[in-house]
Amino acid sequence: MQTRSVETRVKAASTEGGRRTRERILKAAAELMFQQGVAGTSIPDVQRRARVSASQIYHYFGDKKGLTAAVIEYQSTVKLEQQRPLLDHLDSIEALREWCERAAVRLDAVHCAGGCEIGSLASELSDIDPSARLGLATGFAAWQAAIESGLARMRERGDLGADEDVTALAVALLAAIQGGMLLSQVNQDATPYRRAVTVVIDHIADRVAAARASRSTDR
Amino acid sequence: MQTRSVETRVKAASTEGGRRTRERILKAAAELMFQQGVAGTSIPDVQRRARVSASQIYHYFGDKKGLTAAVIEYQSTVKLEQQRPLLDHLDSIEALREWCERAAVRLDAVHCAGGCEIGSLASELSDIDPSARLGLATGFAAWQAAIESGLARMRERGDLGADEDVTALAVALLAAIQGGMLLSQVNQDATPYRRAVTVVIDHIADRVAAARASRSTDR
DNA sequence: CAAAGATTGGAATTGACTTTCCAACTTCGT
DNA sequence: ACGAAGTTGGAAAGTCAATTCCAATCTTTG
Repeated sequence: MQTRSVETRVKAASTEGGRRTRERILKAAAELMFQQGVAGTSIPDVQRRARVSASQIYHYFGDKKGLTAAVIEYQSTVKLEQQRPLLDHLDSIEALREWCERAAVRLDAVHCAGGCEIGSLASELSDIDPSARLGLATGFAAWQAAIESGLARMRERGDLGADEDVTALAVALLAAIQGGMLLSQVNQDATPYRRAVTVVIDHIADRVAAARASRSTDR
Repeated sequence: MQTRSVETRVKAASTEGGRRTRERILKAAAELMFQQGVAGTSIPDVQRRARVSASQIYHYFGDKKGLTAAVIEYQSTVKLEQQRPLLDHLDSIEALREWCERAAVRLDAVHCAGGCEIGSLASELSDIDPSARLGLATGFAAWQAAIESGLARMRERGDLGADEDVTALAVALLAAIQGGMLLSQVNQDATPYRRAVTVVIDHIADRVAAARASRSTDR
């Protein structure tokens, strides 16, 4: 109902300039909401950053809730596509380590500010905006699926035992990433993140070793 | 400097009634900030919940930042003391599982609302309030220390190998708890939390088994 | 008990933010 | 080129939060 009324009010950009304006607003809002939180980001803030007037924001997004929803969608899709090449090949211990380390380097670069783009939004909005929560759940599900499918491939290949719960392992890695980033954010030091993901990946590596061992025993 | 000016303005309760009022405000603020976030909690909100007038809040806490700082301190201390009996005996796999499951039951009870009291504050404030970040880092450090000292005792006892990095294991467990709670909050289901902590504790259990095995080999 | 200090109520100030509105300006299809 | 639709600027309304202030009422203490 709310969604409907907003959607009715919103106009999709139909001209080239309009599309670029919309994009500019979205990017500015995403950056600001990431840095200062949703509540800490005002419409005037977005106006300044995107160099647009208030009417443009309301024209394209209806209201702040609509803008927030668009940012959630944006962060989910963009971040995912951005890592697609890596995400599609998370089917070895080395690939997992490489992928997690990539994120660690990014943390170092920004001095651990912000944590995870989606995680921050999730923590802030889950309890107060049901539709945002849903969007964020979808976003997380996509990451989980990427990890899980890599692990599933390892299992099919025999790197992992047939009885391994790849869902649990994927969730554990995702949780380590999120929790690790939070701890790193608070400590302004990427070490906690690195430790957390390393422990979980080590655990997966142990299971791989166990699978290998049991294979050689079978013969 | 900011801290000083605030502290100057704040009066410590010196009468019994004053102490109870202060406590009532603190508890109300803690609950509200946990449920709706710091930004989502207004002074009038706290007034209504604690049944006090604005002047009482400003009298005892100086300003909203001071109130927030007090809430951080409160959550850190209270939650810790509340679990002291369990925290002091995290020196076995069973104790770790029991402790984490205790939290899972609480998550079930509240339908996963709010996540972790400290984690939520951390995510919201780390990047925008340096002194809050510091307080939260201290809070987390206490939890980490509790886990770590339990693991260290296991190591001294020989349950864990002498070369185990108990710091890394403690951080990993803490991250699993935080990340797991976040995922559970978003999914409104404690399963992700349970999976994440189970995987990490299973990993620790594996190390215990490895230590036992190597001990029997030595003989 | 009386002065000093602590506590409280409630009004008033100030400022910011969300959202609406409308007039002006562009772009597009025909 | 012309009307319709898309886009933009900026003012303005309405709301609400943070904070200050002061007068009134308790408490403590000498």
